Amino acid sequence: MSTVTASTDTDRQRFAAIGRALADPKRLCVLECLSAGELSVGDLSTRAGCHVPNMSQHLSVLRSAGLVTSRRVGSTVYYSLSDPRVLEAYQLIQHIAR
Amino acid sequence: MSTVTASTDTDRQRFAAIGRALADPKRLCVLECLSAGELSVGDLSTRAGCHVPNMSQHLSVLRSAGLVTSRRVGSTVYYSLSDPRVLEAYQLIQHIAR
DNA sequence: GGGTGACTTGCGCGTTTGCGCAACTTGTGA
DNA sequence: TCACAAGTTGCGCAAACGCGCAAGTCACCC
Repeated sequence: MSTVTASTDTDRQRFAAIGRALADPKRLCVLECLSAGELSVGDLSTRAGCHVPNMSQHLSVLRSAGLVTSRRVGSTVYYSLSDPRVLEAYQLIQHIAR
Repeated sequence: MSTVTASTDTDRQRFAAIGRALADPKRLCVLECLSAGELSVGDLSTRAGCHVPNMSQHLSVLRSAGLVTSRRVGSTVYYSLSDPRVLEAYQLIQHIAR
């Protein structure tokens, strides 16, 4: 049995921000799409089936949680996963959900 | 790089429910407390620093997400983690948050 | 400079969430 | 049976969220 290091409340608030980033189906769709490599905002919005401004807001949530990073090439912005452990966490959640 | 199996939107909705359960500092505090073993609602509420009805609602969220299970002994209800992978996921989130 | 494409940001709206509080259910013991 | 302790549930409210839409920023090309 693994015990978890006790955290301060401010720490848990940061952890909870990551939880909130994982709390929306469209944002999880983004993580799945980015598992194959970086994509532009327009690509992600079509794959998730939502409008570009909406996707931009979702990406803002993911970025401020530190799950994705952005890279600008000309006028298009490419997003990618910032850490392979993000996928590990998502896969764990998938298994827990059975 | 590990790819993630594409999910249906209903699947992602179930996964997002787990994300929402992990999206609150008090609920993360509950997971930390339960990592050492089962605890009653009253114990959890004092450790998390909130009132009993509030804790009961948080536990309801965790239970409907499948992260904890309850066991009743007399009039007190003991909660425990339903799956060790819940702690793994939480630890991954902690590491991602650095 | 003007126009266009790719994002981002601000606003308003309806829904959801977290909370305190009161009321209700259930088990225990005198 | 009565009182009390332990949880749960319902209600109302303030805050946060997801969304569509319009407007703004920035890079590129004629």
